[in-house]
Amino acid sequence: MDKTKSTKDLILDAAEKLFAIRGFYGVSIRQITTEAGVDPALASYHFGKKQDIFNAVMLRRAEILNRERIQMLDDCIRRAKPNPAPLHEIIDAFTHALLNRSNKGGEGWKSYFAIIAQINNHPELGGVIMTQYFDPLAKKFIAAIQATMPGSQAEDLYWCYHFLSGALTLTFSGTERISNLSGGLCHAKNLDAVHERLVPFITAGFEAFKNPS
Amino acid sequence: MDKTKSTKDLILDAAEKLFAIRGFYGVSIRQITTEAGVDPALASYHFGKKQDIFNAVMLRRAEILNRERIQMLDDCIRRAKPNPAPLHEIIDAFTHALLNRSNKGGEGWKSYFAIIAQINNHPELGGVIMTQYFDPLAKKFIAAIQATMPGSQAEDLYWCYHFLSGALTLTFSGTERISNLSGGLCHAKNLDAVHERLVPFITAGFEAFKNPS
DNA sequence: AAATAAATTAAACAGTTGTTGAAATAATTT
DNA sequence: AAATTATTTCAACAACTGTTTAATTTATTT
Repeated sequence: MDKTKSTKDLILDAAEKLFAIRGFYGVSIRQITTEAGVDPALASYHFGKKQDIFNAVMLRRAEILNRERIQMLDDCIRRAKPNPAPLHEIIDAFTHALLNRSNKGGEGWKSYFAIIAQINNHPELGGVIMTQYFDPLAKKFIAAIQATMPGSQAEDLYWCYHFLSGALTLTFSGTERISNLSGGLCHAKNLDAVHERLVPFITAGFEAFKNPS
Repeated sequence: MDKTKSTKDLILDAAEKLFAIRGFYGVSIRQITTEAGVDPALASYHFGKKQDIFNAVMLRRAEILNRERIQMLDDCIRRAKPNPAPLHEIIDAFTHALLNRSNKGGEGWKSYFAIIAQINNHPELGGVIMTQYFDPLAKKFIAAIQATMPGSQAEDLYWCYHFLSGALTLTFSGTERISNLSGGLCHAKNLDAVHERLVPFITAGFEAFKNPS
């Protein structure tokens, strides 16, 4: 087994770590290559422009994530057949892989999610990058929710998804604001505690738009 | 009435607009002063360092906002006396001023909220800047919620507040992702539509943690 | 109107930015 | 072993970074 990392991965790891803290414009190519222990020219040799490094960082983990999440969704749909999958299981399938990777996947994953949180809340990039990497998956989840809440209006459910997305990304942004605010009662790093509460919170939110007709 | 803006405000307006789009590091002082139609040296003459410009941008509107929101909270508490204020009114008091200003307050307010959304989801700044400007107010709201949900556990309520914060900031980040995702059914700019749904969604989320004891 | 203070301007500082080119080394193929 | 391709290094490019200085103009006070 080869544990030595390729130059490409060294650069991506360093870029990921630094982008998470200071954003795209807050990090220079020299800072990235210094962190990676590599010559600055290698960044453009392997990736091209700075923006291409960023795109490569995004893509690397998105594929893994989407595969896992679709798998979990399919599983819970299959288990429930011929009934529609229970709402709380759909929400769990949507969030579980994210929080689990962020929690136990190592520093790289943590950085990656911090970047996602920033992108998701960015006025320009949010509508482009998130759409590009995560919309196909989001559509599958919303379809599953519609199947289990057949009377509800599509517009309501899209907004509910929006709230879910916001609550989720703030959660793995990694800010410790919740720690300060709660006087140490809650810790942002404790993602098990979040997940325990996020799923019932979001489920109840969706159910407020259940249509009895 | 004097409609000519001071140099300070010209700089703050330009900085606000640019920071919203490209973040702190993505904007140079020369870009700000060019946008403001003003000499670059005036930025440091009036504000000092670049970071001080950013802080001034943050502070300018936070004060207005906090005054309005506390006023709304106090009103709904007074109306309900001697009972505790209804949960959905507390949530509305928390969100109304934000969405209303973002909706009808002009471009400056929109930019301001886009910055807030980014800061709130930033791993380092979120725990510092948001705490500094908005935690005193957040504590008042959580106290009001505790009063109306006396049996609930504090830890649960802090997490619920966290989810509210995430859903809310994504909403006024201004990303058009929801438009793409819904195939034009929803529009991020339509903040009235959001508010109509945000309050019942969040209220139901909180109520999932109501303790019947 | 003279004196003082505040605001604005233009020029310059040393350091950093993303990116490229040519030369040198390493790995792979013939 | 020779030839070819892939990778790495070092140096350099013009453009831009935040900030400061001193000179000049405008506004306020005496």
